[in-house]
Amino acid sequence: MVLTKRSWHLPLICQICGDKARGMNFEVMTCMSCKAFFRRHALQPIYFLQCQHGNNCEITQLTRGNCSACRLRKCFSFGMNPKLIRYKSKNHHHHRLLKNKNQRLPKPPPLNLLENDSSTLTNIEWNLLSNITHVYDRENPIEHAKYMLEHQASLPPKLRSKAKSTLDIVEYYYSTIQSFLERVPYFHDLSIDARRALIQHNSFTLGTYNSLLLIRETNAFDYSSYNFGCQNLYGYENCLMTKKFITALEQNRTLVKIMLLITAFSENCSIVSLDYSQSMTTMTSTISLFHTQNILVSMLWKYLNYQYGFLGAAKCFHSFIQYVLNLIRWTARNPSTQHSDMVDTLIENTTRSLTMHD
Amino acid sequence: MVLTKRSWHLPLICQICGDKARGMNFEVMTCMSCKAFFRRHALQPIYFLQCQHGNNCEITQLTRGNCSACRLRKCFSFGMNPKLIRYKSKNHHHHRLLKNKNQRLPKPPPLNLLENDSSTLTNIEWNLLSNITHVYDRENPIEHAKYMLEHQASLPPKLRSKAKSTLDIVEYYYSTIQSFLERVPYFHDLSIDARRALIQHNSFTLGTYNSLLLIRETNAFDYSSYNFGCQNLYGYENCLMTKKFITALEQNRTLVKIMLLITAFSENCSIVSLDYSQSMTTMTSTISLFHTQNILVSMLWKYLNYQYGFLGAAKCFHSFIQYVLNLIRWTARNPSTQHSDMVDTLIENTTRSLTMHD
DNA sequence: TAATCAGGTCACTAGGTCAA
DNA sequence: TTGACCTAGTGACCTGATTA
Ligand SMILES: [Zn+2]
Ligand SMILES: [Zn+2]
Ligand SMILES: [Zn+2]
Ligand SMILES: [Zn+2]
Repeated sequence: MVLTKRSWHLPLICQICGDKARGMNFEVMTCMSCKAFFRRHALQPIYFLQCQHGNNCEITQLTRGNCSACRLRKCFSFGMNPKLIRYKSKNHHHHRLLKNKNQRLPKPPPLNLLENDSSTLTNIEWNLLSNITHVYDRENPIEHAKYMLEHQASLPPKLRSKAKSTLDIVEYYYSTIQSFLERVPYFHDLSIDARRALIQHNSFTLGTYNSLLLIRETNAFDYSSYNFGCQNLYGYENCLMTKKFITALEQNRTLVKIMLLITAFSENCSIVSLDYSQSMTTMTSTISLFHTQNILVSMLWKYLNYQYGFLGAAKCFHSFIQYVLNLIRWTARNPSTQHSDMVDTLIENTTRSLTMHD
Repeated sequence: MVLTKRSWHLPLICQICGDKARGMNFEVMTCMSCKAFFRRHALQPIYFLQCQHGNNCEITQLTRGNCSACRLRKCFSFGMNPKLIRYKSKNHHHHRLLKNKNQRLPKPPPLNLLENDSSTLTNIEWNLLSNITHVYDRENPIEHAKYMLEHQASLPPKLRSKAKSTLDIVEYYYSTIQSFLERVPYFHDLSIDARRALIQHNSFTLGTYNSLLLIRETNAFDYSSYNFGCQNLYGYENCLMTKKFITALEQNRTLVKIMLLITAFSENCSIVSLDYSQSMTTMTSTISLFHTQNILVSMLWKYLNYQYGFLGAAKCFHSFIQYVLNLIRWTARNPSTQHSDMVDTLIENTTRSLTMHD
């Protein structure tokens, strides 16, 4: 293992809970219990575990048993790698997950929203908000994207200037959406058909939206390799437009993540169309798309209200809708064959992956 | 070493998992871990390693630990040579396995008998014949299939009666064809296009043909679990037809293997059509399909002549053609969606695998 | 004598187990 | 569900035989 050497330098202390550690587990120095814990829970959708205390529980040797949600979040944030979990005993594992799902699904009722104070976020909504951002950050997409940019910049000129090296990064931007949707609350409550429809209709816009966030957060255009790569791939005009979109992108990252999710749950990316009636017939999920949208938009509105006051919220909400509409219009123009081929393949894969295991 | 030169041209990338390689190991460019893996497992009977996920696991640096069965299969399919393993090890484990294997699979071909008769098989043809049968037996498909049947029978009733448990076995019957073609003489001399065309057109018939052989040799229908599984999967009528086909199947196993190969090299499974001219244009291989077919049919004919005399050979050859034609007609009816889905996936994989590495 | 490629070695870490 | 303990498989590194 490459990491063997690193383990020599590290103290034998669990990075997660501070207990005594005996070695690296899933790429992080952890104790036996955190290792087992991660193995058991990392592949479950994160919303199976809900924190009851505000998503910032301290995790120590003594308290690690108190909140699984925060423990798992800490595992991920320290870089424990779920890809190293092998899928051996398929049947038992999957069966158990399925059971868990059925048991837990009715349990967290996120719908008691408009209870007492209709203008502020309920505890449940705070949790939802927190979950969404954590799911997005789960695999550290920003760090990963930075790494890829560094990697590209370090390639020999021949390889660096290949379209593929840029396309790989863009593909990663888009693929992040899949792992986001995989674990985000509500998505798996939709029917398979609904999921498929959403992925097929919204992936292009969603991926672009997400790309804009990641490009901004990683300052991707400061890497000349990426900058020139994009100009070759998409043309100068499109790059300019991308930069304009980035300038106009909402500054608050948390907000962008919520908006990503709302966009994901929008019918054909047309959240302004209020006519859900016709398409509702095709949705057979128990928790309907419409309902989910309502929950999310309520949460967003309250959050905006809380952050910026009524007028600021209204303004922000308005510009969010404007932004998405502009994005849809722009992405509809399909700048590059290579790009749309890549996205098409990705959409296929995502569809397969997110409409399968149930 | 003769192979040293080859290693100069090859990139230092493991052919099995894509990890960094440092040289040739067992005649293939592999990493350290795949080398060690092959040394440890190649001499075991293959049924010691069971794939849990359909015998087509992807093997990468990250996933190579997930499925030993598929990893080993990939090692063999890329030509890693178990004969280069010297068993100096004191490890009695390996010794025992080796003995078992030698007992089970008498290696010296029993065919080097009658040589100097001009109207019968030449030395080269005897070797070819011997090669074909040994390639077929290479991974002990019959033993493996028996093992899978035993395994199914030993499952708890709930799992045993699942369609999947039967489909897994049938899938194995079909998948054997891939490893057969992978190593059989002449196949890799064809152009990639020719290979692709053959796989796409002939796999359904070939797989069925092979299934019939394996079902007979393993007495699969004597396992009630398999018997009922098939009736559920394909219906009573189709099972009855399968049994009829098995009754009519050529008794001589060696003959069936040759016929399998001839079928594999037939254009769209139509060996009776003598009009190769039109399709020849698409075949760009140096050794043409037509030529290969000629060699194989000559060999078959001589072998039949040698075994059964002229009249017997004629009769047998005729019934072989009849048999394949009936098979084609029957398999064209697509008994079950699950089945054809499974085969389609398999054909995809086989195509990818057999048209890639050259 | 260096390069290559066999086998050997053992720290490491995955999954499994079972009592609590 | 947890976590202490176990075991088997893995792979980075080593050794030695063979060869050009
Ligand atoms: Zn710990
Ligand atoms: Zn918590
Ligand atoms: Zn490898
Ligand atoms: Zn496998």
